[in-house]
Amino acid sequence: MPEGHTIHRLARLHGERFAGSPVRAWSPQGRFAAGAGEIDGRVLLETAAHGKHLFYRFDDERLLYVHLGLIGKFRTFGPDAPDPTHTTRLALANDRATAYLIGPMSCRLVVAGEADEIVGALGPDPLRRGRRGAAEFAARLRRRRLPVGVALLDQRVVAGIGNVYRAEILFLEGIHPETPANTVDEESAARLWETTVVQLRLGLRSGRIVTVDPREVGAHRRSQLTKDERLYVYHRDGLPCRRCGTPIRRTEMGGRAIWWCPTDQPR
DNA sequence: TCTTTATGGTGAG
DNA sequence: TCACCCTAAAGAT
Repeated sequence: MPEGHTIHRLARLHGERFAGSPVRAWSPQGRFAAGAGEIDGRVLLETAAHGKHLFYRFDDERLLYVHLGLIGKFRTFGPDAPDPTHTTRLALANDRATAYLIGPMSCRLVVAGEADEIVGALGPDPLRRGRRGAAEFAARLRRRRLPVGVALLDQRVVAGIGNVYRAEILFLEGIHPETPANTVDEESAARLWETTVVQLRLGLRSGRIVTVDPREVGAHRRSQLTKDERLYVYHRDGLPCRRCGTPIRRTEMGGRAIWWCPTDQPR
């Protein structure tokens, strides 16, 4: 279930568990047998996340590049891992940990130049340090004439937002998803960026997307919220807005569903 | 035991 | 804009 926070979390976790010593690698499914064979036994130097893209640098020319896509998953275990399923594209293991990669959109070895190209095509990543992030985001957003709801999913505008965060962040900022991106003023764009940074950081820390302020549902901590209380609009069509009670609306935007509150996010 | 859906992205027309 | 890729879990029958 991957938006940017999930990928950064994996980079951190796999860096902690695997970096600094040789890693066993194989492909139970077979589809990545050759690539896994090249990695097998090498020392992992470091991991890195850029938006939804994940890189593993070994003591080698080539990097392992993984993109989970919509349905991809990485399952990470301690020393007592179960056997991999036959759908496991790549298994990584050392004495302390095991990770199984299932259903990724991309899993391949790339040379440094290709990795640079992939990263270079991305907009600023709210989970990376960078003083330029806010200004860069505002410039890229305001250059587009598309609806802001479409622009936020474009990884060249901002890297790491997915379908849940785009809907939730627009709600938090009170912006209607159909608002043309080039009509979002500098100040709104700055707030949009700041909210994105805050929300993705929360997601990175907890491992799940919880945008609701716990006080709004009578709780004290985000971790206490039930599954139904974590989001303001995503997947809530027809249900009353948590703030104003207006039924949440749903539409298709660029082939994907988006939800919003017609009262709190006026046109 | 089916069918549908999902936090993503690409390539063809 | 659409078909398609990848997999598992939830929902419908």
